[in-house]
Amino acid sequence: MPKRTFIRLDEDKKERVMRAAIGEFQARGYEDAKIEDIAQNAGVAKGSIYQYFEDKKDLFLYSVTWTIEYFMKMIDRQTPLKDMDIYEYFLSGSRERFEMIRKEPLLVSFAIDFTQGKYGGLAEEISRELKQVGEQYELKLIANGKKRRTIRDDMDDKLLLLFFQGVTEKFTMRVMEMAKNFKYEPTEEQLLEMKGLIESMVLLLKQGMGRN
Amino acid sequence: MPKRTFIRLDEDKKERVMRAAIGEFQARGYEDAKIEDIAQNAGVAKGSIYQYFEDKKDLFLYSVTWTIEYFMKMIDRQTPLKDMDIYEYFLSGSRERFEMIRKEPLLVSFAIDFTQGKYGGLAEEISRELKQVGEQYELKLIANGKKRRTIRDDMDDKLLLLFFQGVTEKFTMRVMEMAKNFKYEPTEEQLLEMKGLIESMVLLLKQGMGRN
DNA sequence: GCAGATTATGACTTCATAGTCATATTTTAT
DNA sequence: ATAAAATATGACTATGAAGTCATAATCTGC
Repeated sequence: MPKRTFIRLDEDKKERVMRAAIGEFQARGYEDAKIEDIAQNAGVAKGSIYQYFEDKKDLFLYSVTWTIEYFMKMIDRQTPLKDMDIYEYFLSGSRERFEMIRKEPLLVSFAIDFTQGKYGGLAEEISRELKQVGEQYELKLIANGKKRRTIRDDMDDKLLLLFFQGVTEKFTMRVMEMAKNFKYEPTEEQLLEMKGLIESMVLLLKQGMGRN
Repeated sequence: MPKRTFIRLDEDKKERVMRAAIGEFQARGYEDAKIEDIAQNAGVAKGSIYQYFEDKKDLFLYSVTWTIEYFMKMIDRQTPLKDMDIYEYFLSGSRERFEMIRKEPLLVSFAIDFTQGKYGGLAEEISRELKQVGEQYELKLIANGKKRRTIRDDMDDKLLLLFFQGVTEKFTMRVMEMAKNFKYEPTEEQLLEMKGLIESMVLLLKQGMGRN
């Protein structure tokens, strides 16, 4: 947890510090990240970082928390997260992610890294929670889909989830790569390609998990 | 590259050193791995490690190479790797991986970590090559599947590959977790569960990518 | 415009470990 | 059996980054 001093800082400085930290951790990994560099990039002195946080680990953990909270706010504003069909969920999720990657590539990269356990045990606890929230929701969608007869009911929910998550995760990575390529505004053509990709994937999902 | 001294060592010592190194890197990550501990676990002095390798990085890179070569030997011995159907490929691949995880959990964990880029840029070059070999083969299976009419031909090969890989990777992780749980001989029941899981997954794949 | 509180700073200390090297031990060749 | 070559060892050095702290600058309320 950050110290009182950090909490009372004005938003602008807080954000500068957090983005500098996240950028450093994302680029170099926890061990290689240098507090000195983070301070430099945030435009403060190294000593200040230690007025804000207990130690390096504290700073790292708060970087994770900060990122999660950032996305929480984003998502709250966008999706109503009501009871959707799982295919809609994939569709809107993919689009949402695509937008986020374009707007906040750093935060998305960082989130993917800690979700996938790239920082060893460090971020495990916090990110496991996050994962489970998503998972719970997806399981609900699957159960509802079965009732609604849009999902085959001859298979275990857990297995269907595995299938769905596998496709989703890999696909997210793909979308990330594409988004990186067109740094600025994507062309009409690229947007169409993206759209086609997403829709084809939905088709594959539907075909696989759906009741045919 | 290891020094001449290391290459001339007897197999037993070489293996002890490599397994100690891999164990350390896998458990603690590159930066946190301590040469002293590796030496200790291999039953040699710290100085000896530096008679064998240029530096820490050299040792790490060779750990990756050694692991890849180990699996190459394994796989060569098992699968004929002829022209299979992609569903058979998934099936036999899953079983093969299951066996490997039980036999060499450490090496598999390590391989998964560096394949997924957990060591930052360090292992990137070597492991990208490995990935591409697999990918090339899988693309061939997809192309053949289309000809043979076991795979739908209304979709891009790359997209089908993405779909296939997503499912496969996530599934491998799941299998890993299960294999960890029954450390010793799996019970009859557990083996059946495993078998069921694999077969259900094949069904989902077939349904999704297949020509229906 | 002053005093007390808060925040900022970077030179300095501490600490851990990568990497060295002089010496000891073992192996090989004759 | 002996000398030369190869290998092993761990105390020692060098390095670099985390974390400290005394002091300076800034802010806040009166």
